[in-house]
Amino acid sequence: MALEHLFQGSALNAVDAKGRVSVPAFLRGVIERRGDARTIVLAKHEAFPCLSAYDPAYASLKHAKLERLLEKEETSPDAALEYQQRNLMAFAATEEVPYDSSGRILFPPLMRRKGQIGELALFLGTGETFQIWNPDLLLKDPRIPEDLKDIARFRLEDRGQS
Amino acid sequence: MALEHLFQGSALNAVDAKGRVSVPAFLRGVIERRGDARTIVLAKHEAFPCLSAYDPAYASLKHAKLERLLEKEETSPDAALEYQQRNLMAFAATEEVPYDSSGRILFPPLMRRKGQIGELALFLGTGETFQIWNPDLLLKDPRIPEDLKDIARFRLEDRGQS
DNA sequence: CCACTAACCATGAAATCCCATTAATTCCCA
DNA sequence: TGGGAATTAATGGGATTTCATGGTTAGTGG
Repeated sequence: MALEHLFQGSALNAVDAKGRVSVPAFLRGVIERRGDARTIVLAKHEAFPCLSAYDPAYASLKHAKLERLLEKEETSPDAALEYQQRNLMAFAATEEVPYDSSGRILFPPLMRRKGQIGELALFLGTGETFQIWNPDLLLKDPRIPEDLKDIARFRLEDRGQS
Repeated sequence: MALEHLFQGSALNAVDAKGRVSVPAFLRGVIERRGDARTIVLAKHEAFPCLSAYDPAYASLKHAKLERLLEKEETSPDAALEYQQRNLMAFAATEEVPYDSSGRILFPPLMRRKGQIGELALFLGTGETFQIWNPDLLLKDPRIPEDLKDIARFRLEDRGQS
């Protein structure tokens, strides 16, 4: 799976009182070049206290991969259960949300809580997918490289001045 | 089989005194994009104590798949029997119910009992199909990943507050 | 007639759309 | 190349629509 268009860059956007956030235009561009959806899929990140996000085309791709895996391994009861579990996590534990003509999504309360997102959402491109962070949590996490934290700090300052 | 439109997300809806339930709008959207039916097919899930559900178009697809499998595996008596069994399960042991203009189905009593659905129905998208659970049974099942149980708990809380 | 169900209204909450504002970028042409 | 002029982005607020859900009524078939 070599994706043509990759997510990159960072942005810090506000979550308003209604729970709306603008998805940065440069990420929307990638989504719309990968497929023709105006939609993002949200999931809890497996390792970090943030959200993982991608476009529906990428979700389908991932699904097809799982299917092929099942057909190969086949018929062991263990494998069947594991397949069920993975499927549940990949689809039931995610939410698909469309963005409107101005590029905003309504942050689903469930995901907002899972990602501990407050009034600010930090978007980070990571190639195949992108992440959405509560910037304070990113700054606190010891696993995050200092250079990346610098970027987060810069985004925060930048916003503070206005 | 690479389906274009996949079921994903979760919702917890009430079953009223008459046995009516709203099928979540985001699942209905997938059904209507896959075909033009306003109908769902219900079956007992093979592994979990819940119901499996999908659209009529997917039922046809599954049938075609079984047919092809039979033709491939030759006419060994075992294979033929297994085909008969699967075919029975796929069609005789299912119920097809239409949803009305407001998106509600009347829950068939047989399926309601098979899935042990009470006053609350938890809908879980799983890609090609979706599941309908009694939320309490999901929370009890040791095979369900903890992260998914968290989601079920969130949905329950969310409803409790109102 | 009676149980049951399809077909309608009704409603409050929530989501979506639409218009307006501001800031930042890009364009363009003198 | 310097500055407007035009476009794109992000965001706010209000109006509109959708959604889930409850209730009522009218068929319909046993």
